[in-house]
Amino acid sequence: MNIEHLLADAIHESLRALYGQDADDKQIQLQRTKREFEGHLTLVVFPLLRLSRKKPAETAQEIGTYLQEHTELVEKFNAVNGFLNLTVAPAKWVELLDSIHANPRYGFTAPAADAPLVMIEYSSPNTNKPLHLGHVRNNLLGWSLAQILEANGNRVVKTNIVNDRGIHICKSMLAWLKYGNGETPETSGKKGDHLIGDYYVAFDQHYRAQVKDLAAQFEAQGMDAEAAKARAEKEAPLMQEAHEMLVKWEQGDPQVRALWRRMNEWVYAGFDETYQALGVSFDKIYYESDTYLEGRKQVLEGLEKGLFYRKADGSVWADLTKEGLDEKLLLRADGTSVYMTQDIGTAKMRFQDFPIDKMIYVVGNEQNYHFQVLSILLDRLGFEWGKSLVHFSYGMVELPNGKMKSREGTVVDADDLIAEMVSQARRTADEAGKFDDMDEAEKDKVARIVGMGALKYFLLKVDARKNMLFNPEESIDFNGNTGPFIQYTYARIRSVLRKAADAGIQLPATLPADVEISTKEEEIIQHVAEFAAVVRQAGQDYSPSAVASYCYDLVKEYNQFYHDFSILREADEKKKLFRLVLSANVAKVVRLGMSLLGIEMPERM
RNA sequence: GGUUCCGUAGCUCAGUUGGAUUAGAGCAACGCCCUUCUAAGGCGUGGGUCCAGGGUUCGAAUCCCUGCGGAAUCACCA
Repeated sequence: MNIEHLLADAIHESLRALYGQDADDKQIQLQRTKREFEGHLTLVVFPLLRLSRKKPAETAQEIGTYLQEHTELVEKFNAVNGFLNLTVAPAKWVELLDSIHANPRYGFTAPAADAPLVMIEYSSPNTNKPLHLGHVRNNLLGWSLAQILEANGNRVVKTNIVNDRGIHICKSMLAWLKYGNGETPETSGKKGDHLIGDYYVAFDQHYRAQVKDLAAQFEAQGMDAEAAKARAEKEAPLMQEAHEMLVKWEQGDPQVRALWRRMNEWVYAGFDETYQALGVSFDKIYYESDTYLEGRKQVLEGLEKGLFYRKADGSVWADLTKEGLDEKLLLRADGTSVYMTQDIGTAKMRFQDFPIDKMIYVVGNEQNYHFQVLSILLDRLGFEWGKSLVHFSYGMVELPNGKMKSREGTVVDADDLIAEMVSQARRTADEAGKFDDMDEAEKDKVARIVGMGALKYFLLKVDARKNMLFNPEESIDFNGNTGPFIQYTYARIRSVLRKAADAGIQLPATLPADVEISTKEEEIIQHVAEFAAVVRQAGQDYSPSAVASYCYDLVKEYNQFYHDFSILREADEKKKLFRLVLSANVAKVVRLGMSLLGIEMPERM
C-alpha cells in the first residue's frame, strides 16, 4: 500500500468523472505539501488546466471536492491558486505504518533468479603504492552502488581489476634491488603496500637526481633547457634499467617474474587489510597480467576484420573520427599493449565468465575520455553491453591547497586516515563519558563503527560527480550532518526499545485503528514511507548521496519531534505503542538506508 | 584551442524530470535548555545579487544562448 499511488488513482478517476478525459501519469504531480500550508500532499493542477479549461483555483476546488466526497483517503483539502493541498485521513497513516512495520526489509526488492546481472568494477589499484583518500572514495562508492543495485532487485557481481604489471611495478622492484637491504614486510614491520610504496618513492628520488645531473651535462653541451630535460628523462640510466626489466618481465624471465610475484603478494596482503577495514569485498578479481594478452588478441582479430588499421611503423590504431573523436592507439609499434588494449581484454574475459547484462565502471572523472572511447570500441568488437556501459564517473578529492601530490607529500594515506578516524571516535566518546559502562571489546567495536561511519558518510553524502574538499586540519566532524549523528539517533531508539522490552511491552503486529496521532507524526510516517521511492530513485540515478540525504533528513525530523517526549512514560497505552512502533520503523528504515552506504549501526554509543 | 564537468551563506554541501511571498542543512559566531527514554542532542539570533547578462513561460537556482571563473581530458603513462 502506498498513499501516493492510491491518491494518484483517485485523481485519475476524478478527472474522468469531472472532465470526461484522463491525464498521463506524468501530469499528476504530487509532492509533499510545503510546511506553511495545511495538508500532506499537494497536487499541482497547472498541467491539468488543458483538461478542465478552467482557472487554476477553480480546477483545484473541483478536484478537491470530488476527492473528498468520493474517497476515504482525503479527509479535507484547501486550494491555493494552482496548488491543491490534500489532507489524508489519519486512519490511512496508521494502516500505512502497519504495512511498513510488517516488512522487515521495507523498500528492498529481492533479486529474482532471472534478474539482470550487473557487474560493477571498482577499486582497481596499481600495485606500486598504498591506497589513498581518492581510492577510499572509489571503494566506498563502488560498494555502495553494489548495495543499492542489489536492493533494487539486480544480481550484482563486484569485481576488481588489479593493475599488477607495467613500468610502475618495475620501478619499485628495481629500487628494492638497488637501494634496499632485502627487507620484507616481516623484517621491516611495514605493511606490504607501504613497503613497496616507499621503494617507488625511492626510485623517483634517485631518478630525479639522475635527470638533473644529466640535463645539466646536456645543457653544458649547448642544448636548451627543455630539450636537455626531455632527453635526460629518457636517457637516465635508472629509467633504462626499468624498461629493460619490463621487457624481461614480458619475456617471462624467471628471476624477474619471481621477484614480481613475491612483491605483489606483499602488496595484496596490505590491500586486503585496508579493504577489510573499509568493509568492502569483491566477488571476482582480475589481474591485468592475465588480461593484457587477451586484449592484444582481440585487437588483432579486429584488425583482420578491418575494424582497425595498421600504420607504417607497425602500430595499430582505431579511427574514431566518425564518432567525432581522434584516432586511438591500440598496440605500440613493438606489439605491446596500452591501457585501452588491456581494458578490451578484461572485457572479453569478463564476458566469457559471466552473462553480463550491464557493466558499470567506477573510475574517476579524469578518465571520461577513455571510457567514451572504450564504449565505442567494445561496441565495434561486438560486445552487447559495450554501447550501454556505464562509466560511473566521480570527482577528485581535493585538499585545501589543491590536488593530492605524492611528490609534495600531501597524499592522505587510507590506512592513516582510518586509524585516525577510529581513535578520534574513541577519544570523543571517552570525553563524553559514553564508554563508562562498556568493556574493552565493545569500546573497540563502537569506536570502529562510529569512526568509519563518520568517514564513509562524509565521502558518500556529496554528489559523486563533484570534486570535493577534504581538510585534514579540521578533519571529519562527529556533529551535525554526519554519520555519527544518524548512528546516535539510531542507538537512542534502540535503547528505548530495549527498555520497553525489559518492561514487558511487546510491539503489536497491527496498531489499533483509533489511535490519535498528531500532524507531525503523520508527517514522520509519510517520511518513512518515502524510503521505498528513495531506494528506487537511487537505483536509477546511481546515487548514494540521495540515500545519505534521506537518512539525515528523516533522523533530524524524528529528533526534532521526539526530543522532548518521554515515550515510555506516556500514559495512554495506545499512544505509547504507536510511538514505539513508529520509532522502531524509523530505526529500521535508517539502518537499511545506511547499510546501502556500507555504514554499520551501533546498538549503543 | 577542442570536448566534458562544475560555480548556491564566511567555510563544507543539499536542493536541478521547471512550481507556491521567506532558496535549505551542517560547521564557524552569539544566546538559551541536562532531577523526565543517551546533550555526539534540542531551541533561538545573525548571515544569500543561487557567477554575470540575455532568452523560453503562468512560473527559472533548475531549461536554452553568450560571457566570466575553476577542474579534468585531448600521451606509444596506467
